[in-house]
Amino acid sequence: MLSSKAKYGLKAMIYLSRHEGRGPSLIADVADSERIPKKFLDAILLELKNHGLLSSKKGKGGGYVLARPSSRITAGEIIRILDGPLAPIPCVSRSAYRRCEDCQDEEACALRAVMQDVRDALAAILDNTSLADMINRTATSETVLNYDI
Amino acid sequence: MLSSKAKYGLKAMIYLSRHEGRGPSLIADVADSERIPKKFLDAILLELKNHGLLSSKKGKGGGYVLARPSSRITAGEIIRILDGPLAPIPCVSRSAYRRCEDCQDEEACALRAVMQDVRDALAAILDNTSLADMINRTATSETVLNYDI
DNA sequence: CTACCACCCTATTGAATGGGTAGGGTGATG
DNA sequence: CATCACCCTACCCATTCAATAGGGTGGTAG
Repeated sequence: MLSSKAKYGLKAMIYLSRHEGRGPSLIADVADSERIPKKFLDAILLELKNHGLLSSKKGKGGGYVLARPSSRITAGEIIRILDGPLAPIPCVSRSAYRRCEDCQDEEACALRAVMQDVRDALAAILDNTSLADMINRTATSETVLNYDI
Repeated sequence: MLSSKAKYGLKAMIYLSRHEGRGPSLIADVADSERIPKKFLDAILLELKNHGLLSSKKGKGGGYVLARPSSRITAGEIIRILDGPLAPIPCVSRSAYRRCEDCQDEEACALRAVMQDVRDALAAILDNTSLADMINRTATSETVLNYDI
């Protein structure tokens, strides 16, 4: 299950992608627009900045901007920063591998094999979906709707 | 992330699959063999029984047995019982749909589309992997190992 | 140069969840 | 009727989650 933190983080990053090239956005604007508690969002954006996904500018006229083009920031990155590894159990995680205490033989573990598949499927989706992709997908469906009307 | 509860539950169910047709197994045996805290496993198996995946017999010679053939119990079922819905956010859950409070328009939600994909991928794997499948997979890889040696 | 603005940081809080334990009840064998 | 093994209720502790408080810091503008 995705935490509220990660959900808010993703929504904020999508917001910032939609404002790409239009200068910095205020935390307050993002919070209002996406209905996120402001102080909470404050902490989330700071964390994303400290991991290099955002740049910020202080003072009047300041705010947050994407540190890279929206096509080069993936959902997977954001989720890993805010919620930790994608893998359902640590013994199949690439980014944070840890052996199972209670497991005798990893190779023979029937559970591990399935969880391996789950991890791979998650990574295949989330690491290959950029912010730009997410926006385009819904933009397209909106266009389709417009044509229909 | 899979909880310990679900992990233990899956391991216990795998154990019971391996003992299919050999009469009931004791909680204590499963707990020892899989290194699961006994009282905790006690509660887990009870829950799985109450959801119809296990049958039990009291008294001497009693214990737990699968309520259905291992080929007809899936990992997805077990995880849903012990950890709740597979979906990363409630607004894409089939079994426990709930609308996002902070979401204006579900159809236009860029996040929802990705999470939909994630949910589908998870379900595709977990609802199509039975206990029997899990056992066979590792049994095969063991055989391959034996041939190599 | 000073007022203001908006990000930055630390600490706290309250509720929920996760993981597990205690202790006895119940009903079937034998 | 004793024993065995599941059944049930209640409780506990630590951690995480979600959010808030309150002030610090550094730019900008006039």
